[in-house]
Amino acid sequence: MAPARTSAKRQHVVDTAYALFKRDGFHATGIDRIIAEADIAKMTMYRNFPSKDELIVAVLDHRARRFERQLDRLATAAATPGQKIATILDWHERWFRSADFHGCLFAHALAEFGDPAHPVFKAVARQKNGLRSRMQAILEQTMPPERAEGAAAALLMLIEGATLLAQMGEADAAIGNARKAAAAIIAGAWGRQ
Amino acid sequence: MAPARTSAKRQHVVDTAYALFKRDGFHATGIDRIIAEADIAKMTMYRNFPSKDELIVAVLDHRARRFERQLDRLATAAATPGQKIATILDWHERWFRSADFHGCLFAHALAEFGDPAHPVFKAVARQKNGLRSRMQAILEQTMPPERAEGAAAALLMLIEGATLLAQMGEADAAIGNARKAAAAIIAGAWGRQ
DNA sequence: CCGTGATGAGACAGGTCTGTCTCTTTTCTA
DNA sequence: TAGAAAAGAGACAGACCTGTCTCATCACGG
Repeated sequence: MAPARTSAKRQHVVDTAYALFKRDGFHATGIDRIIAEADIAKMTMYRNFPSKDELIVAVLDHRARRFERQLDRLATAAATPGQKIATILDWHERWFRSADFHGCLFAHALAEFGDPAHPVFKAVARQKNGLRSRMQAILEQTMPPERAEGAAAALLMLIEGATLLAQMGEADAAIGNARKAAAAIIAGAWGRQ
Repeated sequence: MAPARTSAKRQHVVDTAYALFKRDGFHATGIDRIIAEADIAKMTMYRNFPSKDELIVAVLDHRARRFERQLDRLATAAATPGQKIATILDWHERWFRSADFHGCLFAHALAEFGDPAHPVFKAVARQKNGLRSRMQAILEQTMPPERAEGAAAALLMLIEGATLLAQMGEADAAIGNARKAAAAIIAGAWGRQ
């Protein structure tokens, strides 16, 4: 049988690598650590992923899909656009307070792979633009597209900054003030376009 | 003579390491690369800095001091609190558009050194809290302290997010929308405390 | 039941990492 | 100008890095 694009072993490697990358970073986590933790042979890893870089991209893409699925599910329960944005902040609040929160893996990837041509950089851009597009689509239900575009960018910046503050140990203040600032951004007091 | 705490050689190492850390990251930049680029002997480096970690902290602290000095200078030219906040955004706009902008070195350090007990982590927290305190002090001239605290946190999050977006190649949109959102946050539409 | 593909186990190459050590040379100052 | 401090040069240790290779073993489907 041709190697399935998503086998159980492959997924196990992704999950293990995710936990290690999240805790220790990308360059600081060696292949040997990953295969030891996953309890697999080195060749099993290299047969599924041609290189460490491609494993990193696979981990990021997997987390991005999971994130999108979770937001999709939360959004269905929300009625108004304002509530939909609130569910996104709810998601982040729970995340900030989760036991092994270590900041945003995508932001960390950007820090370690700053070359815009690098596949890891592109994977990060995909995820961030996905979240911005999602919020922009929500906001366009209550405001003109040009304003929605700017507000979505502002909300994305706010969320990214809140994640950084949360990693610095101020999860409560970060999410509380982010909620208030988000309300200010959406509700108006927005200068002429 | 006892080794000066700030010799010319030492500063040269800090400057060279800064350029390399900024471009390639901390773990990805080896000591050998630093001493080759700085054109110094390895022992000169290790006589000034007991370890790579302490060099990183020295680089971060040096940049933080430089940042504070530049903001101090800009603030003197600004009359009102609103203008003082604007000069901080001006500084970031110029930074985003500078030739070798690679994102925030402090955010990158946080990504690679996520342990709150690590000296590098603490150096990052110092810098971010310094910027927040600066903005809070400015805002307290126009609003009650509790509101100034929340608004300063919101502005800090906005700036951090704008820096991340700028690194993703959207410097113009980031700074423009950050300015508008900052105005919305300061001007009001701020929920009951 | 047999063969084919996935996996395990581990040696191996070639390089890089941080940090230490020694010895020589330069530089500065008293 | 003599002596001390600083710096250069580079070998060295011991560990770790990514990625390749070989060979034995296992599972499973025709």
